[in-house]
Amino acid sequence: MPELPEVEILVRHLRPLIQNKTIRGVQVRRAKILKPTSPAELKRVLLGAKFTGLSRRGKYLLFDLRPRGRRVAVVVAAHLGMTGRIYLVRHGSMLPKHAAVVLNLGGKDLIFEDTRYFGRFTLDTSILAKLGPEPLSDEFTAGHLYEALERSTQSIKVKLLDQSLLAGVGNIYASEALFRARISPRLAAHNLTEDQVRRLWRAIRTVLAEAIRFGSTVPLNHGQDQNRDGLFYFGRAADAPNYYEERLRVYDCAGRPCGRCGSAIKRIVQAARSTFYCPACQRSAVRGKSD
DNA sequence: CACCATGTTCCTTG
DNA sequence: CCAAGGAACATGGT
Repeated sequence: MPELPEVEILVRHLRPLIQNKTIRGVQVRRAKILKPTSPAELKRVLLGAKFTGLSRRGKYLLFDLRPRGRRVAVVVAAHLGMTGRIYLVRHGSMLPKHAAVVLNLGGKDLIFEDTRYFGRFTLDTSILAKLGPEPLSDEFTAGHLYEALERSTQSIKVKLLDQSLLAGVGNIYASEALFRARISPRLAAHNLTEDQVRRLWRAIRTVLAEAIRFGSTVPLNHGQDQNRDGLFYFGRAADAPNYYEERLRVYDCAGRPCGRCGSAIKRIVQAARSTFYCPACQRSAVRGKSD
């Protein structure tokens, strides 16, 4: 579920639901998620605190809180990792197997669930300083991208996953953006022409903006458990329509015909992760190499 | 049993 | 010191 568009949709969904709610209970069921914050510290800061805002930076959710009896605001930075979810249930509902953190908000419980426990829910916000620009902001320009790619010999696909280059693109939208820009994922970053960089810059923004627009039409509370709210189905739930996958043009589409030219979409592995692309539409600029 | 999975960090190698 | 590649983290689905 978690790349920039999914996190953005989640933030928009959650914001009005938690605004001004006071935390009456904090339950930490998997301390690893808080690192380097300790469960005791989290409880000390969050008990009695009130949610004052919710925003996003890259793939992070930023919960603004005003602790009880204190002026200074605090921020909880949450990252969903691969399998993280955040949603509200009726207070006292049966907890899912992998609930890592549960906040009692009175009538509702805010659940941070994460099957693989790669996510984060922490008071440590130092990681945010290392993030590159927001891809959809004015700060992120084609010039910025060109300069960042200029001296890198890494393949462009792998480079797009670097959160210090730009924040929020993950494995799915990296493939999607390169397809849209018609650039081979194997091309070394410093070999992109100015025109290609410009196309890629535009493609990144279009792909992310489209995903957000699309995500805003998807109901967040479908799925099996009526009790739940804010579930964002990314995977292939048997009982839920595959909104997301139908819309992706290359990701997880190996063997299927390219929507532009009809060639079979190919899967390759780069930096131990799958990349999907159309070998006909996304030709490498390196002569002699057939993609 | 094998391989795959939306992510990040740490370690090794060059 | 830097860049790049790979393993590790942990659990589940196919």
